[in-house]
Amino acid sequence: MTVAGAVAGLKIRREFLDVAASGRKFVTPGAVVQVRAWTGGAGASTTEPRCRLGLTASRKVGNAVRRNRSRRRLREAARVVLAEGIAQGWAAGHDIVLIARADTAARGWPLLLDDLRRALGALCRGSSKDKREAGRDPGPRDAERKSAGSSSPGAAATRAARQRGGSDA
RNA sequence: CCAGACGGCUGGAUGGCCGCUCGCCCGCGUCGCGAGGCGCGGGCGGGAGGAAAGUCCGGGCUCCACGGAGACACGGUGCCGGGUCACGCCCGGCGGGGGCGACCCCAGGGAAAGUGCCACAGAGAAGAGACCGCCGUAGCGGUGCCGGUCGCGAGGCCGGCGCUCAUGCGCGGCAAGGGUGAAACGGUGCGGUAAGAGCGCACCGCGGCCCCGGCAACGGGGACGGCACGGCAAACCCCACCGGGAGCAAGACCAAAUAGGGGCGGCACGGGGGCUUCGGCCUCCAAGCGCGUUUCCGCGCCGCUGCCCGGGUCGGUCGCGCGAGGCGCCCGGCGACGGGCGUCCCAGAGGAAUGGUCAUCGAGCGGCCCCAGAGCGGCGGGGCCGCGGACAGAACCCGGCUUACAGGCCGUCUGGCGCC
RNA sequence: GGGCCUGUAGUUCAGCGGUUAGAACUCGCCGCUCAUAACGGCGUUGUCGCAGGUUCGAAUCCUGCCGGGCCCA
Repeated sequence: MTVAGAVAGLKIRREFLDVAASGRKFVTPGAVVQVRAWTGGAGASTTEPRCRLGLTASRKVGNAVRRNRSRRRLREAARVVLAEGIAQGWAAGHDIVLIARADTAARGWPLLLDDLRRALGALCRGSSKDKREAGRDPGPRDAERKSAGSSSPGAAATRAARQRGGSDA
C-alpha cells in the first residue's frame, strides 16, 4: 500500500467520511478526487507531514472485476503522480480520496494521468487560491469530446483505444 | 460432403519498463548475554477459476447443548440396485413419454385408511344418469265395421267387435348411437336380442392367484374372474428413510490508553446505631468540596497516593494451507468408482496482493478484390483493410448441483446424399 | 456467513386453481361553463419479472434463474 515509503493508506469508513466532509472535491471523467489538508490529527507525535491515500469503487462502477481494475489503475496513476508531487514538494501533508467512476476502467491511460495531475494540482498546490478553483472544471469534458468526436457511452472502449494509439503517435 | 446426437479437453502467446505480496538466502543498521526480533536494500523462487459466482445440498473443522435410546412437532427426500465420508450428487437397470434414428425428458411410493375438490358445458361428474333416441305395449287416443240414440240434414253422443295404427299422451324395457366435457363406470369385432347389454365368444386392457426369469424394481407365461377399483397427493394426508443447534465475525492466545473492580502499603481521618473471630465491616448523619443565583433547601462526591493482580475493549498473533490432494502407469469393474506402485508440494491477501503500461505475434470474425470452376451460389486457394478475445476475482477447506461464457480442439455414434 | 419479504395497468394496491385479471388515482373524449377547476358520462391501458413442470385448466401450486428491498452476526 505504500508508495515510495511516503504514502500511507486510509482504512476505515470514518477516515473517508472525514475527508469527504472537510475536504474539497474535483471531478474529472476518470475519477472524483477529494483532498483534505493534513492537520496532524490526534497523533501529534508525527513530526513530518505525511500523505495518505484512499481508494473507493462503488457497485455503480460495475462487477467485482471492473471495480478491482478501476482501483488498481487509480492506485498506479496515483503512484506516478504523487511521486512527481513529492519531488516537487506539494504532495505531502494531504489526505487524498480517489473515487472510481464508470469510465475509470476504460479511460485512456495518458488521459487518466492528466485527470489526476490537474485535480491534485488544483486541490493541493493551489490550496491557498480561490475556493472556486476546487469546483467542477468543464475543461476535460470539452477536451475529450473534441478528440473523440462522439460522446456515445457504447463507444468508450474503441475511443480509448484510438486515443491510446493517437497519443503515442 | 451435409445435417444431427453424446462425451471429454481448452479458456491466448512473447518481450521491454515500472510495481505488489509470500517464502528462502545474502548484506547493512538497530535492540538483546543469547536464541532471535525489527527496519532498509539486493538476489532467487511461488502467486486466481472452470465456474473463484449463485449459496441450492452434503461433509470436514470449531464451539454450545445433551446420561443412552426413542417419541411428538417441524423440515427434507421418495422406482430398484450400486458408488461415495456423505448427499437432494453420480453410475447401471426398470417403467412411462418424445424422436426415422444416434439419443433425450420424467418429484416415478400410497387414491381398497380417511377428508376435500372436479368450474363451464352436459341428462348424468362417482356406487351417476335418461335429453334426443331405440324397442315393446292398444290404457287414453287414432281408425274400420256393427248396433242404439239425437238431428230435416251434414253429423254428434253412447256401447260393442276388430286393426299388419306406435303419429301424440301414458306405462314398461334398453343404454348401442347422437350430443357435452379434460374425464361418462372397460375398448374393437362377431354372435345374440323386441331393442339392447360381458348376455356369450375372440383379441386387447384391468384385477388378484399360480409358475418361470431377475438380488430387486420389473418382465414373460398360464388358467380364472366378468368389470368392480375415474382423476387430482407439485390439495390436506398416510407410509418409509434422513436431520441436535450455530457457524472461521466459529474458536484459541497475547494485550495499549482511559474508566471501573480486587489486594497490599504510606499519609490523612469526626459523631450515632448495629454486628464482630476485636483485624474491622455495614448503615445513618455531620463537616468539606462541586452544581443549581446567595441563606433555607435539593442533588452528587467522600479520601489522597505508590505498587501488584485478574476480567475486558481497540489492536495483534494463531486458526491457515499434506488434503476423502494432483499427475502418470498397472489391475478389478459394463460404469460411477475402487486397489496397488511411482512421483509432486501446487496462492495465502486482508478496505483486501496476484498488477499497471507499451510493443509484436496470433486462433478467429467482418468487408472488398483476384485465381480456378461455372448457369448462379457455396466450398477451396491467394491478396488488402478493419476488429481482435467471452463469462468473470480466492476470503476456512473439500465433494456435488445450478447459473454465466467469445472462440477453438479431440473422440464415439446416427440419418441422408455421392463414389468405389 | 445466516435469514426474511417482494415483483400484477403510467402509479399505489386487490385477487389465495375455474369463463373475458379488477379497484382507486392518472390519462383521452364528450357534457356543463364565456373560460378553467370541480362535477357528470363514456372509454383506453397488462409478455401477471423470466423459463420449465404439475393439472382438463396456473397470476395463484412446485423447481430453477433475474431484479428490488430489509434484518441479524
